[in-house]
Amino acid sequence: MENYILPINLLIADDHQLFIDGLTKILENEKIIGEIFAVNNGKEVSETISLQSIDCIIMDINMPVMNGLETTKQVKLSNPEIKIIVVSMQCDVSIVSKMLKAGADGFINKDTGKDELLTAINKVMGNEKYISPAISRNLFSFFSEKKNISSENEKQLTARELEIIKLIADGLTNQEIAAKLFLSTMTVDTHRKNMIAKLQLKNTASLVKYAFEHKLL
Amino acid sequence: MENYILPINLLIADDHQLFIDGLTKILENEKIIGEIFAVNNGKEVSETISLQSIDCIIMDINMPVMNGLETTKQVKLSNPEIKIIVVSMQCDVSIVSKMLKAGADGFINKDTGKDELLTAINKVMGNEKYISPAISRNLFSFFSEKKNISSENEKQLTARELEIIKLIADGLTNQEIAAKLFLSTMTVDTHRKNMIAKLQLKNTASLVKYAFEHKLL
DNA sequence: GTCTATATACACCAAAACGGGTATATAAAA
DNA sequence: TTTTATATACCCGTTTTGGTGTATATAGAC
Repeated sequence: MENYILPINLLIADDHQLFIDGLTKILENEKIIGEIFAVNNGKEVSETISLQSIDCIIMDINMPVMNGLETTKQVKLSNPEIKIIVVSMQCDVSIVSKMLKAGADGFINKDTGKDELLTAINKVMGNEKYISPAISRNLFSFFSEKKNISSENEKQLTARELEIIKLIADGLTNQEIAAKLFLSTMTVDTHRKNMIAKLQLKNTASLVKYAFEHKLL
Repeated sequence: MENYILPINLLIADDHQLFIDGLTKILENEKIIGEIFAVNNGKEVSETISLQSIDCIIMDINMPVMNGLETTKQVKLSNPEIKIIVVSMQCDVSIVSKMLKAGADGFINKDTGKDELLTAINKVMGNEKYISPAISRNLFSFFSEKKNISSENEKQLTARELEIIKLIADGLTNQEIAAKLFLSTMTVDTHRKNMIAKLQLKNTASLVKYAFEHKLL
């Protein structure tokens, strides 16, 4: 069954020390687990994998310095053989799909227990993907709902538009934004109108609300 | 030193099973710790403390069914002798102060490690309060900043104003809101202007942002 | 009984946003 | 090479908003 080399050297990347301590305690007596390393942010992940022989990373999404998404992308670029299991509290479908696109091999919820974690480690080390049943249920209902196709081809704003919506939310007028970005007032106004149009909103107020709901700020 | 009865019976309330498993592993071999119980939401806390002899609760803030704040209030009302240590990721000063007002005895960050957790347990069982140094630093800088006095006497919006800001965020104009609430357009406009003035904002866009940041929507 | 907060309504003028266009340059994609 | 996406800029007329006030009725607090 297990065609991978034992024991597995683990790296835990999480900014919550208590979580690391707990996870280490849970896993340290498991036969299949070898050494366990731990870091508190994404930047330290790169450093650790260049120094140690890591087989699998247990990764949190929300970390300071460099978040789980960026870190996953980088690791998979430099060391695609290293398996990555994402452990998260947020299980919005959009996050899950982003992480999987970035190259994650597994995705489990912090709600799940020890046994599922070990299952996940086994699966990904055997080159399979593993997603918590709770999450895959969500994924299923997500893809079966026609409405949410719109969140898939997520009408996204361009870099310039993002820059401008942030300033709008801060209460700046077109004029003030134009001055700040060395643009014509009319250009800023055009960007604003384009955003309102493409997102099918009514006015600036609802645009700010949209930005918040989609975490663009 | 320890004038409380040993061992200490603990109850862990957290919706993340992995966190519970980890914490249990960390604490189960500590001499001062007796039995360790665990529940996944606030409602189960009340049930457990009525059935078991619990000395100290380690409580998460974000839980389904009943959150940590409500649960803390209820426990302190029915069983004030039970010590409560809040373990949270969010350490906004406003949350910390709310929890302390609700009767929490300790407040530590999930960033902190095992040793600090044990220190906290010892302190609260000795009838002292314990707050993570990292958090108390925040508290200090918070109270030393004059500006933030405003968040204390939190300029709050009236019921009517809240009703109106919600509709504004939905993209309705003064006219539309007036029609909806059977008011004069001018009244709605006055409310909007009052909000912008009392919160020291610039315009409607920044008002919507404010509403989001203060979870008014 | 006075003070204060709240909800309501109005006036006037200036500034900003909105709706619905057009248009050009550039770079990337098909 | 043609199409598409993006960033830029402009026009015009209408609607909304912002700034600065005033004013009345009502309910609680002091």
